[in-house]
Amino acid sequence: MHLTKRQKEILDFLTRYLERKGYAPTIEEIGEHFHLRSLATVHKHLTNLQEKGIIKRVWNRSRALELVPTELTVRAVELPLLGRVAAGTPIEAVQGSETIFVPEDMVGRRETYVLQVKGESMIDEQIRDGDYVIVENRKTARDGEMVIALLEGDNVTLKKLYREGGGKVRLQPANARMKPIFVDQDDVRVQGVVIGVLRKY
Amino acid sequence: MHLTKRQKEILDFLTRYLERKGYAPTIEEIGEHFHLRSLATVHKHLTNLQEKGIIKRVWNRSRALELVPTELTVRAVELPLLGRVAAGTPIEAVQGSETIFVPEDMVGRRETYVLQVKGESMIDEQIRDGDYVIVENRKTARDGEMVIALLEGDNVTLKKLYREGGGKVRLQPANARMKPIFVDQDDVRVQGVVIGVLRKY
DNA sequence: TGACTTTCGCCTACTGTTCGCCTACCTTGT
DNA sequence: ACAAGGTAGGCGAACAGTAGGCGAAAGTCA
Repeated sequence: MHLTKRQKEILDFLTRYLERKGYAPTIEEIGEHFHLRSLATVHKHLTNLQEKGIIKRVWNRSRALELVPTELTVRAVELPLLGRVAAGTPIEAVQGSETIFVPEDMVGRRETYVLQVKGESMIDEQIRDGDYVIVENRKTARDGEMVIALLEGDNVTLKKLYREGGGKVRLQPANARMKPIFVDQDDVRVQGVVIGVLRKY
Repeated sequence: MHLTKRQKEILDFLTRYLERKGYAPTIEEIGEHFHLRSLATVHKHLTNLQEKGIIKRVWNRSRALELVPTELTVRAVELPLLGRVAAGTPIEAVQGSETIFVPEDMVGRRETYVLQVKGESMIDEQIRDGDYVIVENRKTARDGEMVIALLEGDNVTLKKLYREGGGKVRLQPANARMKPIFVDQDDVRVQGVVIGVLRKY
């Protein structure tokens, strides 16, 4: 993008100004900041930046200047935050339609959604209370995968799934203080498989 | 969205009013707040804001004014994966220029990058080997924040930082089997602060 | 009817645009 | 090595359009 030194300085100033104030500076304010005595100079700089595609302007409008998002924006996908899940209690629906943004490359090809984890049931898998798990809507899981499992009734839980002999499966919480559940293969339905975790501090 | 100074002020007022009261102010109330003696002035401002797509109005209806929700198209940002970090060893540079996509709302205003965690040193904070930490480039940290700390030499580590008395700081690994390091405030430089975690299965 | 919103005309201060002219530096062909 | 041309950076002044403001009157809605 070969900016010149001066152009970079001006761009930095614009960025800071916009962040702090929420609106763009006037030509004069820019000139003042750089001790330029002619507005024409500033105007030329802005024109150059615009030609390089760094900023956008509307003709002859006051403070009509905005930064073109420079980041290489490969889309993030907006996934629905369907609810909160714990071990042993039904999914608690989230009011309204909250969403969470997830980097595109963390999402599989299938339908995907997000659940917020409640409680410490997956603590030994380094998933803590409040973390977001990214869930791919799948009906089958491989041995050892972390799944959203639906037991009889409304009993929905987040567990690791292991196949035992004789058509049995073991639903294993990742918390030493919690016991695994053994059930018939036919009594459990896999709702989805966890493919990622997201935490915000 | 190129607002002018005045327009931003008015928009801020509208936002606050709506939040606090749950309904929009009248033209006169807005004018009063800004000590404007003519309703026409306020009206013109609102018209300008409407033309810029910031607010929506219903014609000739009392207090019929609402804010247009800001763009829902939050993008993902591509952040550089600078290297791998463990407890006690220098950051291991990643060959080439790998990048990681991170939801935009997880990124602060400052320069931000990503490091992959090596080892179990933060296991008690539910950060495991292979996780990606999102790091904001900051030179100062608050008590208890997780930081990338540079000790003398090339010793770069990921630790939680606590201030002790007498200009000392404690660098605390989140692993019961590892011991904290006590050093002079002057012997440690904060390189960045962890603001998020990402895991891919 | 009362509480609001719209509209009209008019004004000023602020801001953006343009033109001509100048210097310094970098690149390129000779 | 040198001259030529192009571009970045800069100056100042004339000009033009927008934003922001006033007051009064007319129009709407519940």
